[in-house]
Amino acid sequence: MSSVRPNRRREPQQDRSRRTVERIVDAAARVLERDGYRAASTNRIAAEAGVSPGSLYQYFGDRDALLEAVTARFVARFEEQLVPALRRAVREDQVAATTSVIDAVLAALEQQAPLLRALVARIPPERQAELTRAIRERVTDYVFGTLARQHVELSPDALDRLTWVVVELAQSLPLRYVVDAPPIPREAFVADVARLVLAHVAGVVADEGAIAS
Amino acid sequence: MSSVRPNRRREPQQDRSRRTVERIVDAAARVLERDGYRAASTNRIAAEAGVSPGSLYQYFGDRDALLEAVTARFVARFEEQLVPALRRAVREDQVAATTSVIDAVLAALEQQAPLLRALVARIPPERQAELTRAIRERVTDYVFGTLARQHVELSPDALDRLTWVVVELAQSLPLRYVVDAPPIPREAFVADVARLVLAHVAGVVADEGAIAS
Amino acid sequence: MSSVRPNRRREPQQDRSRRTVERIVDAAARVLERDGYRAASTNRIAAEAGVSPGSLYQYFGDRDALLEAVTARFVARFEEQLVPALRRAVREDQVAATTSVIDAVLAALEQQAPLLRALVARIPPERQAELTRAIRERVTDYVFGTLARQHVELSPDALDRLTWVVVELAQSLPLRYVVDAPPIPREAFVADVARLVLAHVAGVVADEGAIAS
Amino acid sequence: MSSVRPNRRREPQQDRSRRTVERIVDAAARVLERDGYRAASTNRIAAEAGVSPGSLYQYFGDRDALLEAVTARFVARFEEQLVPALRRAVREDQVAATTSVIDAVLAALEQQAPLLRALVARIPPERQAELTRAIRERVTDYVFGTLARQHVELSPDALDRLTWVVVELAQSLPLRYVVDAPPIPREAFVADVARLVLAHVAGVVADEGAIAS
DNA sequence: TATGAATGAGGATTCATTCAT
DNA sequence: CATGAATGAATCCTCATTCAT
Repeated sequence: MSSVRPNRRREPQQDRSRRTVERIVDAAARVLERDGYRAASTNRIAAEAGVSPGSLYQYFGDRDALLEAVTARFVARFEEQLVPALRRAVREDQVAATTSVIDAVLAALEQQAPLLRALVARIPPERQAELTRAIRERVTDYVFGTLARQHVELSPDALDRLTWVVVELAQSLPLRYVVDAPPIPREAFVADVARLVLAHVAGVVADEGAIAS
Repeated sequence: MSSVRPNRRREPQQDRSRRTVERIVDAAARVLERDGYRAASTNRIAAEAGVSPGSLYQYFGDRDALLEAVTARFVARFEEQLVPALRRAVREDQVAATTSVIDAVLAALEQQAPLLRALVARIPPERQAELTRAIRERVTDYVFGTLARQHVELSPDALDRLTWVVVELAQSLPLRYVVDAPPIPREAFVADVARLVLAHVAGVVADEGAIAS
Repeated sequence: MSSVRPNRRREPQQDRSRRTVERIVDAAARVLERDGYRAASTNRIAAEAGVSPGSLYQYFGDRDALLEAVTARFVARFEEQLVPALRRAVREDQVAATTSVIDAVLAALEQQAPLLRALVARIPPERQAELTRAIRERVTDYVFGTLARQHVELSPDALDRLTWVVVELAQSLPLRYVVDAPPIPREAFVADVARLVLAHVAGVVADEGAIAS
Repeated sequence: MSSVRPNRRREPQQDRSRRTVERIVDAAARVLERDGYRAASTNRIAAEAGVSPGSLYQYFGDRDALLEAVTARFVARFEEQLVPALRRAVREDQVAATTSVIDAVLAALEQQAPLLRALVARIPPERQAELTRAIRERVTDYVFGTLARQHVELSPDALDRLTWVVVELAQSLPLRYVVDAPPIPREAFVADVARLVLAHVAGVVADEGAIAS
């Protein structure tokens, strides 16, 4: 939260300025979606937002800070939608919960699909790391917690490994599904990934049991 | 080869030319690895290659064509290493073959890890699509062929779906493994992914069987 | 006083206004001393003064007017300190008076040395001319008056010439002494300059006498 | 000579480029003389030189490097003219030599008077220090050498002090004379300064003698 | 009056690309 | 073919100034 270079020069104090910030971030997202990263110059974004280039720098230290703000908003909205689903899933059985979570991740990505495509497909992924990190942390916490609770018999190492793979499955596959849009029905896809996860967890648990005994 | 914008103005016909092209692509790869995408300007690459900026345009229509050449060489080297492994795998049983293929993909990525990181982590992924496409095609062909042979009972749709998931598994996970370097032993990782694939194939086949009957 | 571009939009009539003007000029001087000419933007000065950029333009027509005000205050303070010394010097003999004046000029410069350095070393000297002019006029009046009284035999031309040189001596050398801080003891420096002046006056008077006879 | 930031990006290798560099520095000097420091933007100078802004940066790392080059050329030309005069002066007697040197300094300044005025009157004197330093060093060497030879009886401290004052006299006064153009005949001015110097040297020598005995 | 958000022309600088030699 | 000087549009960013509230 407190980076070295503040990504905002000044906190907006009036209503007007809060609206301006909103307009700028909106415009940046729009330009990214429509024209791509290279074309998303500060002047272009300012024009799209209907503000002067100077205004942009009133609120964002530099171009990167602005693009970070777009990513941050994407992540915020993603979490806004995902977290309640994770909470609901806690009360379900393992199979249902797994399916729910996969579905929720997919849905949360789909909700912002155009921007996601722009971010994944166009932004040089120095930025992308940040894009994924926040999401990954959220999912990792959940998955780790769940697995730890359900499989107390697993060694810490095995648990970490299992978590990593499960998170990648629950994240990389939905992300590629949304970005690449393969000709696979949504339901089938969710079921496939859920099965994948469950089968893998079962397999690892079985192996560890075998080793332990 | 004959796209709208010609990649190359003329094919190198003399040895000297071919060597010059090689030096330029080498230089580009080196600069990308060392200094990143933003710093990889044509002038810098020309300097690194020890040629004049003018010369660069003798062989590459524009900057993108050059960077495509870097990607192309990455893919070529990847295939050079992967294809023999795929051929060898054909003669192994299902479990061994799966493990071999995963291992081969991983090894082929690791061989060019620094450049891969540069390409994945720094290139605006308009290019990345191409980077992945060629690899994916190669692996898809193999996986599809293998699955089709071994599971003639599967419907074309199921086969496509299965192929897509398996390819993603065999590709996304190793790629993330190489790029993110999680604290998981290589052997364990390969075994995990292989298990994942096998379990999933078995699951889908079983389901389809159930449906079919 | 009534230049083409009015220095101030309105004369401060209330106490509060006068205090605000004071704070702004203080802030400008502080920023100049601390951060230099380039950094002394109107916004920065306004922030330092704790007023809004808009307020600044209530009192100063433009940036230059503000910087002129800083210079003017420097000169005013310089004079405040110099004039009493000049008055006192009138009652001393020639040698003592010369030394006193040199010493007074030096002291008056030293009192505001940091700001002086900022003004001399940082302000684009369109402004510098003004900085020097006021001081020079004051000293010139005094020197001219003194010399005219003591050497009625000098021709007007000789008097002008002598005055110019003496003023330069009494001003350029102390200024360079304060700005460059050479490794010369203050006392010695004052004595040197005084001797310089006296010797020169004596020399010119002697020459003129020779010519006249 | 070898500063941290190279003031030239690349040394010109062809005749054409040497001419371009020349044109750029010429243009910069012209713009400085005509329009002042503030107006001397890189784009303006490039336009005046009839080259593209890019060309300017082929030879000068940044704006300051270019302005330094202007100053450097001023100093070089100044020295070109001054050094022979200093050499000639060595063979003259003390009075003639002093007059010659003052005259030479003045002449060397006058030769580039418009640019000098621009540099002194317009450039923020961070740069000015450099302008003066080179000249001062040259003159200091000469003066120190001469005084040391002629007055072996002086203590090192006295010699340093004397040198500083004499150099300031031989430099500050001519500089102000050229910049301010006071209504004093050139001959008279040179004679005055020479007298000033000689009288001061004699005075200090006498004093030191008195102290020593 | 005071505020602070907004302005926008202008600045320094870069870099893909061209072209005379 | 190769060179490297030259190009110039475009980029990010600043800051003196204005103006609605």
